[in-house]
Amino acid sequence: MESVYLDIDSSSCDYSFTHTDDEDSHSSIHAASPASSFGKPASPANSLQDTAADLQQKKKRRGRARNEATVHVMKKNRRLKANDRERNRMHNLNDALDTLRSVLPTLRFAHNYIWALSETIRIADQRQKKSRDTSKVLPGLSCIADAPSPGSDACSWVSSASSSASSPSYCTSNPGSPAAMDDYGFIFLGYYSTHCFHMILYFYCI
DNA sequence: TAGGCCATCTGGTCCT
DNA sequence: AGGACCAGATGGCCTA
Repeated sequence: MESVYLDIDSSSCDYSFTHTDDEDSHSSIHAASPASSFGKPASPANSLQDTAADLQQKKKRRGRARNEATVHVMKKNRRLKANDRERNRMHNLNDALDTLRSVLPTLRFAHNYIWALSETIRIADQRQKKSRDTSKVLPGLSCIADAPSPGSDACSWVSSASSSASSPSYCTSNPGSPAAMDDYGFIFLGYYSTHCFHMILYFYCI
């Protein structure tokens, strides 16, 4: 049974069947001479004794045998074609999965990079808010508020690594003033330029 | 040698 | 009707 499909030329759908026992059992019905197909020996001499009805019956039988053979071959062809399609489908699927695997490191890096940028923005935002609040209560002490809160969150590493981010301009800016809003971009840029690269490197190594 | 992995075959089902 | 998709079955190969 399993050796039936081994000689398939999958590229051309030109199937060459390997002969098997199973097929033999079919071919004894389908491919043998029609006269001998139904257990009756081919005997032209008997034809004189055949009635018209017998001949009609024989013709019908022959026709059916031929149809069965055709149907059998057609079914087999369809199956082989389906096998071929399935094989190609699985190959395509595997190729696609391989491609996906090959770009996975890039995707992971992109994900971490985006996350790092988001964190940078979030931390900068937090700091600005803090310094704004502190300067309202104790004007002139906003620099204290800029100190990273140790172990406050997952970004403590970033905070500690970026302690130099409290640049003079950042400390002395008055968050309450309209200029503070303009400073935001500067703060972010400073933050980004000094530490984001380290973050990216760090997360790329995860 | 058992078990895992992979490729292929196969019949059923759904969709066009 | 024929193709796509799916899940189960099967057999070959490799490894601990």
